Amino acid sequence: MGNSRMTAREIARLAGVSVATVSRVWNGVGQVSEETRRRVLEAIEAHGYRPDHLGKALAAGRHNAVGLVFPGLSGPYFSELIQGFESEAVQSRASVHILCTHLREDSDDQVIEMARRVDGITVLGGTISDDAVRRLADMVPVVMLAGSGPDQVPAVRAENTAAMAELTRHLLVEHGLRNLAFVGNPDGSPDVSERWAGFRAAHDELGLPPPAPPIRVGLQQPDGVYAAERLLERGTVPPAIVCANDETALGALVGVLGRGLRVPRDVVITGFDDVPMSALVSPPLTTVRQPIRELAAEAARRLLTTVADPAAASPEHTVLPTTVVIRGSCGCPVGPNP
Amino acid sequence: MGNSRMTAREIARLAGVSVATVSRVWNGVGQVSEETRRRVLEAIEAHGYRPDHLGKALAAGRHNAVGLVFPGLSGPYFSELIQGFESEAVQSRASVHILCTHLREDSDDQVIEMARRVDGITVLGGTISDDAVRRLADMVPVVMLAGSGPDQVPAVRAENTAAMAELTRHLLVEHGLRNLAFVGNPDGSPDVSERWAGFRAAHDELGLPPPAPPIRVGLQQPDGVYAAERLLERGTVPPAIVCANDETALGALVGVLGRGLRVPRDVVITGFDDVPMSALVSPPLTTVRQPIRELAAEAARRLLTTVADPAAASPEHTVLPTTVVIRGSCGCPVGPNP
DNA sequence: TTGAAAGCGATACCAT
DNA sequence: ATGGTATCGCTTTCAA
Repeated sequence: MGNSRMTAREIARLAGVSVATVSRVWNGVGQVSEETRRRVLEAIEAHGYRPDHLGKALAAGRHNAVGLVFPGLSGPYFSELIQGFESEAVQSRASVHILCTHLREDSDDQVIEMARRVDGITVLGGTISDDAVRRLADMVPVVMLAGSGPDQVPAVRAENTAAMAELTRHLLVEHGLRNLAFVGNPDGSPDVSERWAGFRAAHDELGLPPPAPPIRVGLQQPDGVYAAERLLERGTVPPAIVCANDETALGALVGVLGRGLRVPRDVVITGFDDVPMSALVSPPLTTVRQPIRELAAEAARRLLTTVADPAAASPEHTVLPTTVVIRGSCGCPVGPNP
Repeated sequence: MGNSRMTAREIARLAGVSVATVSRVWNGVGQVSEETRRRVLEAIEAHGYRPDHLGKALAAGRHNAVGLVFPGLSGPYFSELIQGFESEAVQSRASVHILCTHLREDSDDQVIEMARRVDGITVLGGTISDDAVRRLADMVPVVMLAGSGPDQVPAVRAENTAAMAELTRHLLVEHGLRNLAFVGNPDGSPDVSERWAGFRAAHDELGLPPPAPPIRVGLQQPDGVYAAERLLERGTVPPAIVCANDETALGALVGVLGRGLRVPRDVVITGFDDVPMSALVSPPLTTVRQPIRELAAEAARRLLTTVADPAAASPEHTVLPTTVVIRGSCGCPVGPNP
């Protein structure tokens, strides 16, 4: 089989034309006689020629690749994010580079390094310093995802604060609960920070005393189990555990049920994200739905648009809407709500 | 700030030397006088020059990048896999391209396309056809991960069959259980196929009639919930549900507990993988531990080794050991085992 | 020790 | 309509 070792020069030789003509035929630009085009296409076909990316990139000054930078991976949330980003990029025939900075100190350098191999980068909020983002944005278009960077950098994120405030009000007003516990580290990511803000705001608006400090844990299921244990060890079971995301909520649910408590009777639990599992547990999880995949896809689209036409760049923040999803874990009767 | 627009030619001009010397200084090869080296390094430092990857790659015929191809993402398993692969690659200063073929028909072409942008590719078992793997291996070094491809292609995988047979024997012999249900689609991935084989082998060895056909579902938590529902709908609750992986086992656990059944008293559940969550649920999950992250890291290492020295290539299969982890969900008393 | 120059693979401008 | 050639940024002989 004729494979990738073919070059434009080789094809040109075989078809008895110049490399310029091969390029013209392949790219469908310029004037080429029908007869010549046919000969060239035949040679291309016969040897499975495809132009090399490096030569193309070097000549065009474009890589046709985009990068995605995130802190570390964990479960369904990141899965969705990556898939949303990747599938949008692939549709634009751009290849996807990933960089997972988790637990590496030299990540700022590595991100800069990545900027030299791609046409644009999407950075997950809270992954690298604002300063690094600025340096990055100096080199290539940057779009922040699920969080925001320095002022001039465009961002795509979900509405966190109002939704979390609404959910919190639901617990405080509808269910008359007090002394709610918040699980999540506001300093860990912009998302959690905003959700914590919404949680506090709801207390504020209602003239209630500020809530207890958050249980600062990570965002994975085991973190939720751990948080539940810490809360239960205190002797007094909090009436409600408001978790920063669904995964910790699911972990907390497991932890609480494992201790023999009933949900929502003994303790109410809520999440954020609405991952598939949340509708399936018993009781089903009251949470906030955010369009994770669409969020990443939108970030990819904005990035690719800017890459294709730098003039189209705008520091605008795209904020996708979220909706509170009431299910059983908050104490509401489980309705027909899917 | 002097940023990336600097080229070797520019630095050469500034330092009053030739580009060849700049290249020599940067790469630390050849003979350069101390005085000249100093001048060049100064210019490099002053303008933050870093050689461009494209030029380098074009000249060297190497991309310094590797690719990872997988079917779709789901939860902790893929997270670990990607992180293991990525962190090993980054250590070798190779950038990582990803391609997620899930639900796309033209994935074979896209994989071939990727082969033109990287020095080597790791493909997850069951992602693309053996034929596509062969074509791929014709272009760049390929290492299969968690599964195997055509004969000549190296692979890194975990021991599945014997471990699943051992676990199954444990249920059949130690606990005297019969009519075990298997959850997972053997045609979906090599891993599941091998685990199903081990499951059947255990029945065979003990002279028992072959088990019922598997409940063919995917590998994510919701699939496990669904499988449990299907099993429970049949009226007779199976004494044990042997799941192809931990995520479906966790889903099944949730589904079963949600129906008011007790585990392991009413039904036994086992998994495979030993993801972090499995030790935390109640009852803790009896499962098989496989070194997911290490598996991917090893695949990356073998790939990078082959890329660095094609002569080092060997079709050998690296099979990492697995261990049965007995916890509470099989009916054993929960011991000091973490 | 250093520089000039020939590639690497493709594109695009300028002639013809 | 087609070919020759400079160019992209770097590495690597080959001379000097």
